[in-house]
Amino acid sequence: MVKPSLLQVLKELALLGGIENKIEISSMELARQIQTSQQTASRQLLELDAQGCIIREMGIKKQRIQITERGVDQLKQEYAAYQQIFALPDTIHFTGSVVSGMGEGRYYTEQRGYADQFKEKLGFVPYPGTFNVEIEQVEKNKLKILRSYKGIMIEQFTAKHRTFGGVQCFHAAIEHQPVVLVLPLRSHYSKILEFISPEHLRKSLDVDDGDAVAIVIQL
Amino acid sequence: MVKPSLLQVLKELALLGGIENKIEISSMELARQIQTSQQTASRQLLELDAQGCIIREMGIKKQRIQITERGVDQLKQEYAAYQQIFALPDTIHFTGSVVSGMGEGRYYTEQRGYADQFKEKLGFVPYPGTFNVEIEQVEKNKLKILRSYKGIMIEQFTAKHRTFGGVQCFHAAIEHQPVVLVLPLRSHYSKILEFISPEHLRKSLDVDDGDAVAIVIQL
DNA sequence: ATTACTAGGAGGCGAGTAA
DNA sequence: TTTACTCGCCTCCTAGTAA
Repeated sequence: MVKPSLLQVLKELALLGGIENKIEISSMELARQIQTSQQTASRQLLELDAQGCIIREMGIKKQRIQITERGVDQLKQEYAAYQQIFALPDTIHFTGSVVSGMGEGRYYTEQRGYADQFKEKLGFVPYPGTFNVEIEQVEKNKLKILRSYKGIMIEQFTAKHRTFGGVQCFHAAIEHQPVVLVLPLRSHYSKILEFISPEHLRKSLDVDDGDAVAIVIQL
Repeated sequence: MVKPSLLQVLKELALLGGIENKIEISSMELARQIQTSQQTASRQLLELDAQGCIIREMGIKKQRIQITERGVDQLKQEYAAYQQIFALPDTIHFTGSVVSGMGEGRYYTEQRGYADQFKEKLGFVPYPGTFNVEIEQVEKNKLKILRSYKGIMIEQFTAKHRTFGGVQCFHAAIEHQPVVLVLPLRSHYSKILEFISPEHLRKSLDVDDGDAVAIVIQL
């Protein structure tokens, strides 16, 4: 990973057209652009060169610099991060590890009140039980964003003298396999994400407790 | 201006949803995200706070962080730079200072062969002479990009036993006043940009030699 | 648990200068 | 003119630890 200050230099070179063309720029000129000394500019060019982010043709008067594919990749990665921030994304990504629930998932998914709505609004009756993934503490912040979206609403209902709460659902993918995220409207602030699917996910994903999985939520 | 490493931290907070929400994150968790020590994470949060880029609610257990408007502005600025790089822009920006030509501009603009084509392809006959702006050495790199676009082509012609070369034209603006950039196909690599306009630009812009002007070229 | 201070050390910076 | 080395300085980092 290239360090932030070098990325700034690379960005400056890209703004001057260094992705498409070889650009002519002396270390002194570059120093002015990035508000530093000629020595630092020179050293940073050497570092970028050493890391394979740029190639240089050293002329007798001026050097000609072009950004390499690797350099462009670094910039694209940064651009992608900013797109996630500002280009209101249609997906939210999590990573987490598979955990076992305590069997309550099965109790809930088998309630007719839920199962009938799943069939109607999602198009399938879930395999009994939920597939549980524990996320990092920091990623709980993203859950707040998720809750601000409507998703697919499963209404609350009453059965056996108790009330079963409403549920927010989102189409999602775990390791590219389509699933549905189930977010109870109550019991906020859990670190466990619960998923349902027509299939037995533990088997079809071939995972076990502790395995890391990549999750993409569709908004 | 906030330093690059702090911007990285701000970006990370934004990715966790810190623009919309107050996010809960300990300095230790942040340290893991940005691959540094708890102490550095803590210090960087203090710096971002001091610079007014974030506000913090210090709880007894965890702090709650939200990015301020100023913080968002910093990120947007960075995003804009990357858009310039990757989202193939429809404008190119220059800054330069007004200079006097040596009167040759007048000789050329008054040639019928040029004037007729200007009238036909640009819709006006230029005020005699060209308005000249000298750009920085580094910005000459952007000229290469410009030359790769077609622009509006003024064809070469022969008169008085000599050939007058073809010219590439671009709609542009100097300090928001519409003008046309004239780029001779020969005589590359000049630091002087020549502009024409139906008006007397020196007068209507109220500028003199040495004055700095901002230029936007329309591609 | 937290956050954040202090102290000491690593590394980045620019002045001077060689090639 | 260039680029880029050495060297001294100073910032920034992390470990230890207080609150």
